[in-house]
Amino acid sequence: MALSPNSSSLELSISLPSFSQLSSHPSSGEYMVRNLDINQTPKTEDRDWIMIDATPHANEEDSNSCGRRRKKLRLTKEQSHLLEESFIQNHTLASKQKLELATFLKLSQRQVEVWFQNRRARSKLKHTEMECEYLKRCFGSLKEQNRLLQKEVEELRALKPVPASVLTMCPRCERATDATDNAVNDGTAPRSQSRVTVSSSSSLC
DNA sequence: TGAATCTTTAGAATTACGTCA
DNA sequence: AATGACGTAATTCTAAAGATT
Repeated sequence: MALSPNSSSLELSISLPSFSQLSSHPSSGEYMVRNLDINQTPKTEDRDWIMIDATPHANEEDSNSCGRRRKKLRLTKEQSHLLEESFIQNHTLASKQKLELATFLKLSQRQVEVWFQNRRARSKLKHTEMECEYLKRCFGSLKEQNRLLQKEVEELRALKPVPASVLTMCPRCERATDATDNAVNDGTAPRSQSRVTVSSSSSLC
């Protein structure tokens, strides 16, 4: 499929695959190709496929009566680019915009609609994946923080009991306390301030 | 090395169902 | 309440690319 460069509108042409490349219907032995005049907006919204019977003596009636396979459309780079540009501007299309875009791209409105639906889905999936990665990193970081804090707790627990000489009298409540309890039990101090060494002697409750 | 076959992936299309005017 | 337009989510299916034999 190619786009003619010197055209104001999109002119698409398609090259016929060699006969051996045509996909055969698994049950009927028929071959399918798309209606080659793809410059025409499809008359029916969804299924504008014609069947070509590959069996030597089959007649036309038979070739059109059996089950149809859908043929996958491949958008050209230009079509994809334009759709992408539209998507960046707006993730949903008003009917008028859809019609205009479909006409310009020589696609059916349904195809444009489906493209936007799928594009929104891909966008959401990508966002979810990024969010997932971010949360994974947060989890890793918190896990490491937790490990360090656990280690610190173990170290503090392993310390000998605080001697009376290290204890200070709190001038406000007038009870003996050691520095490690102050900030933590108070609840007013930020977390970083609670990490005070045991030997600190100038603290309040 | 090239051809045949199998596997994987991207994305177009379909289906089912929900919401809203 | 019924209906049609439009959305999302899940799934199907095809073409193409890559891997394997």
